[in-house]
Amino acid sequence: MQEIAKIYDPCQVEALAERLWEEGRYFNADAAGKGPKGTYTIVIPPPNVTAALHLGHALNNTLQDILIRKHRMQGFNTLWMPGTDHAGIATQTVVEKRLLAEQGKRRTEFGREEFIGYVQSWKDEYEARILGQLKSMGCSCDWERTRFTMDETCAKAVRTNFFNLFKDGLIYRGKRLVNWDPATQTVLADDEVEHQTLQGFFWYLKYPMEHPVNTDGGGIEHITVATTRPETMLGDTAVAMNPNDPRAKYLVGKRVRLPIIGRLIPIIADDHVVLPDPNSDDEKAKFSTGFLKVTPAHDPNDWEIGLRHNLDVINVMAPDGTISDKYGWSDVGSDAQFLLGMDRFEAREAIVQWFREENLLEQVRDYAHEVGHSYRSHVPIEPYLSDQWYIAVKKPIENVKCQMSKVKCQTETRDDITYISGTDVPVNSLAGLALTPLLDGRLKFYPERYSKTYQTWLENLRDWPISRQLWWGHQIPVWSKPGRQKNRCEYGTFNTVVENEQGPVTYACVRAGFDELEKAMETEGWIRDEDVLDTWFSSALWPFSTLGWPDETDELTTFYPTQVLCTAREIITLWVSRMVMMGQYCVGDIPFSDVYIHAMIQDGQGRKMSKSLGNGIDPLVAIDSHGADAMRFTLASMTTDTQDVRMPVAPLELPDGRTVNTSPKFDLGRSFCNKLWNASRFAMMNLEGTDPAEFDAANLDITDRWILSRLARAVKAATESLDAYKFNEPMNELYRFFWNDFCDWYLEWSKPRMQEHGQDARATAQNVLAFVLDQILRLLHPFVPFITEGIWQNLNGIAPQRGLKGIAELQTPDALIVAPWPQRLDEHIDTACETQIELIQSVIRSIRDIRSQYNIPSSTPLVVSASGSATTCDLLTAQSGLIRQLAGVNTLNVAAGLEKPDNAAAAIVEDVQLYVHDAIDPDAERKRLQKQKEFIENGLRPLQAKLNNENFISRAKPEVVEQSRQKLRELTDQLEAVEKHLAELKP
RNA sequence: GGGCGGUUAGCUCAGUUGGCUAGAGCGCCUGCCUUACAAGCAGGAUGUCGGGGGUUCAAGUCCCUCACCGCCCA
Repeated sequence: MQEIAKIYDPCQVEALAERLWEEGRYFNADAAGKGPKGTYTIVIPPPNVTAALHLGHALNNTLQDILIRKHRMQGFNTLWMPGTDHAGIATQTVVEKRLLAEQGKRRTEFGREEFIGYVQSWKDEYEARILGQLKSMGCSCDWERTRFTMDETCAKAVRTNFFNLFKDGLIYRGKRLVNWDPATQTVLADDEVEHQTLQGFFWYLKYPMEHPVNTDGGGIEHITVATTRPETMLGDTAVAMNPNDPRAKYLVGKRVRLPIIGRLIPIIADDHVVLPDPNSDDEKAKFSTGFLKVTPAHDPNDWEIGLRHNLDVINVMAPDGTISDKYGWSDVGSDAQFLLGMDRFEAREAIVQWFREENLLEQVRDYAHEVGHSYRSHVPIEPYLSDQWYIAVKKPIENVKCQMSKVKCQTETRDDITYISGTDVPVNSLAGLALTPLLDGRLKFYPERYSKTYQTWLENLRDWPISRQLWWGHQIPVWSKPGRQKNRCEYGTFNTVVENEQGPVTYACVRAGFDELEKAMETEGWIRDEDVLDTWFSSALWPFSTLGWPDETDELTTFYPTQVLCTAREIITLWVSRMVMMGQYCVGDIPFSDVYIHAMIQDGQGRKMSKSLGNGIDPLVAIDSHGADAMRFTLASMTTDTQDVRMPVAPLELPDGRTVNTSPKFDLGRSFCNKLWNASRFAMMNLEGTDPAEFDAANLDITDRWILSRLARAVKAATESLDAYKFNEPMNELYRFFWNDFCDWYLEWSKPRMQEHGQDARATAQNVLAFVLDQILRLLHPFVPFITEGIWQNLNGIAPQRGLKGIAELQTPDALIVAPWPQRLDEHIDTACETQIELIQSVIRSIRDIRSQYNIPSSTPLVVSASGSATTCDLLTAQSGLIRQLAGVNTLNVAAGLEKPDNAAAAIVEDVQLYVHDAIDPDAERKRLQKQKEFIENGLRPLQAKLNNENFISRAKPEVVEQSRQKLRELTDQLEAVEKHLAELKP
């Protein structure tokens, strides 16, 4: 047998296993058929190509790999579909930053093609890094099928889906107030806006009345509006007040003259306006003057008011957030000229200053308020009027592909439309298609509580703006031409006509694969929309675009729907809901039945890991410092159902002097791997010549039966926990079983048996040892794939046959990755045997304790006497070898009713009186016995109280009462014995 | 403002339907290089289960309430 290293070297083993798996093509799924056990598919949440993977990705992908490897071992035709996401705005932003830093040039200084070229090379670089990271972590993805959200296959799916939606009337062009990011100059969906509390001001601006108004209380020359964004006053087209405001009867219908501009705007009545109340708890009422300036082009609420009162809409800003008269503002006038070209925040200052100088600034009050920020550029978003493409999410769809008959949730019908009960979501709308599977139980979240996030989101969903003013992404496949145009190609295009101020415009959506037609149309004056689609539009198709949809590929037939999606909670709404929506709409079925939401990794202080805080951990650093298996082990053992896990971060100095982050938490995994390595090494040193033919179940000794019983429990627990998406439970169970049962006890007890050459004992021990080690490797493989595969390879060389005749037949293939998952051994769970071993272990521990307390060197053999009940004595006599071996005892006398010898230390273990001879230290003895007495008394007190309580006797379950009585008897006996020993010690 | 988590040993966390004296790993103390493993072995110490109230024979566990930390949504 070749020498195996004493310390586990992850680097070497990882390389070996990686090569073995690649050569065996074990990660490759077979699209030809489902296979006898069926398929098991996971699509990876495609990492953004913006940056390398962080520890959150490591967790996410470790968990997926655990599920995948287990199912592969269970015999499923298993596919883990890998790939990356182009991440439109995010990637474009990082590339813009890089170009600005490296070349000092902005995006607009390049041509679109040239800029896309730079993004493309960024993508190539990061895609390679990301895939490399995944491979280093041991992810068993089907690399030959790797996809990218903008590759040809995915692009075809995007085009097809867009065309279908367009044709079904679910995509429309709308002028709306959108969340505008002036920095990246694109629209953002509601969920791309982050709300932050900012300390700002309420400015109180006085607007002069066109004509002073007389009221009962006197004349009104000004009204005062309060605003947090004074710059928007340039676009005011009304002042609103609550109709119940006592001043309303004098003022509504009158006009004010907008300062700086001179525009005359009406005072209108609208319920939206909050009545002022300085004593109110409601912030709005507290700060309100009762007058609300209305700027329909720059505020969503004002937009609604504008619609109700048919107000003018005046947009005073350019897309970059500067004040401009080129986007719908015509009455600038000479006084406002100085503001043109100013940034919105500069203009704010300038306008406040102007009001101050004109004595029209009534007051300024501090005000903390929520301001939406771009999740990418982090600048405050600007509500901005623009033309965008939308997906109608609550519009009933005529011919939905998925079977509505499957829908089992409660519905109600109003005006011929069937809604999900209690909502305004039609069952056959896109939102309905996503919501019904949750309500009727076909879609499940783990942990369950996240289904609420999903449900609430869909119930309150608004139409989805899908156009983005970016260059990096899927360009919208719509061409437009003024006038009412004929459909250019019956099959390839679909037209809609939109009427606007300049007359009708025809929008034609072109189906995928009609490149010639596109060119022909362009020569005829059709112009393609410059915008691209929201990244999530392509991500929404990911579970089936990767499988070749819309083509009816073998992959699609075989692997769709997938089984589980494993992701983080922040994209339940952004991504999960849209995949379900589109899976139903495009393919006719939900894309996965289970959604597993894992925790977010925070640093040791509970902060999100981030670049700016510098508290992130690079998975590759963890792999370098501790090994991939150690990282995986630690991550999996930390994975509970909680929302967050904390990972203390510690700096590590590299040989080259750089300081990088790692975490001492990975030590846990590293120690475990090292222990596994060494236990296996020891086992294999003793397995040479293992012959399954020599095994006879009749020869099993108590330790064999015990370890098989414990193994049976471990198999059961690991299998059941994993099926329920529990990850820390099987980790803890396997850790405990392997370390505390197998290493601490079974391996130790096996040592002398291994020395008995030519005996049954050796053959039995070898076979059981080989079998249990084999099973441990299989159970641990999904969690720590490299090291287990490495050991497996060695084990196959030493003991290739590892079944136990009459107990378990085993297939032992060339690679562990495809070895069958352990079959259940429930019938070998032997509680009686476990109880016996527990007693033996307790006896051993007690003797060791005495040895330790009395400072008896481990090299000194002990003489021990033990007495107890007849059954106990029989057991101790029969198994005295086990005790002698691990307690360092050379003579063990067992007999009922033995008296304590002189100079002996006494201990009580259950019903056993234990005497360690010639342990002379009365002080230590008294201390120990006194302590044990207290321990027993502490246990006795609540028991006596309970059993003296009438209510407990009569109301608690009888078995609980009986248990307590039993315990009381035991403790009473023990107390009596301890007191006796103490009394004898007195002189 | 609405919703969801969390608060258990010095640290990071388990703790199933309420039921034996609340556990693990790390760290700490003592003794060991015992021929697989010092990334190890043996033994040990460590808790007002965030505060308060309630339900119950019995509460870390169920209910109410307060406090603090965090996340999501508006």
